[in-house]
Amino acid sequence: MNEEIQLQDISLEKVFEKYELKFKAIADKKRLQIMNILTQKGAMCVCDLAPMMDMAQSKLSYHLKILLDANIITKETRGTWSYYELNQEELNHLLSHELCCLFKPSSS
Amino acid sequence: MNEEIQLQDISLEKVFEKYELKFKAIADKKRLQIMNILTQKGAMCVCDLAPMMDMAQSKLSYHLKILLDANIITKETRGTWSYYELNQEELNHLLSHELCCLFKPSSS
DNA sequence: TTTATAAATCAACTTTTTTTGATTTAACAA
DNA sequence: TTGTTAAATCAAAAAAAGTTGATTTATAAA
Repeated sequence: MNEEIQLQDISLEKVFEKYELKFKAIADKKRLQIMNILTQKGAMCVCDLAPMMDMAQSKLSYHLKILLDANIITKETRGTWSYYELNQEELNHLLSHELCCLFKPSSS
Repeated sequence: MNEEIQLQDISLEKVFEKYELKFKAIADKKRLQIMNILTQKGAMCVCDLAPMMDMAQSKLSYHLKILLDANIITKETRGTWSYYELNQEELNHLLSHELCCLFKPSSS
């Protein structure tokens, strides 16, 4: 096995790890529900999302962090509030056009 | 809350569960690697895939079952051998066009 | 200051997923 | 039959992910 092929394998490995992270983030029905709500409502803060999800704040923060770390959503803090929003561009790179209406804003 | 909205919520819940299953199946770097190999090689039996993946047979069967249960791959048994192949149609419904070359056969 | 609210983080616990090695099932050939 | 190979399944152990309630951090208002 020559160096070129080894380098290819190493970068492919990293590609797999990258998509593992992203697919893991969206591979949860609670997080898919969060994405669905953000699709409809746009940016939302944790305090407004928590009652809609019927979920404790710490638990919601946990799930939002996973989506944030995978770059599926973005965060903007204003004062005491943190507003989370879908990352449309990322989702377009990841999901089929058919999943658009479910998990991606209709404008995209 | 009227019945119509409740019914919508129930079916949405089922949609989320459906995609949870599918995304969980592809949310693993080993399984992504299997998909990548099947992308390049077409149908393969477990005995040929095992050495390529450097993975024990029982472990490989476990991962193949998860992909099969999510309808990401299909199985065709001929004699003692089982041949696994990517389910192109399913992947087209799921993944973006950009992930084509990585995890979907080039013909699609 | 003090108080209140929003959100992140933490540690302990629970649940789910993955790994491992052995066993079983099934098809085929000698 | 008997032996061989392919692949699925099983139970136990290990690892990873998710939940819970409490605490901490940070901003803003009284």
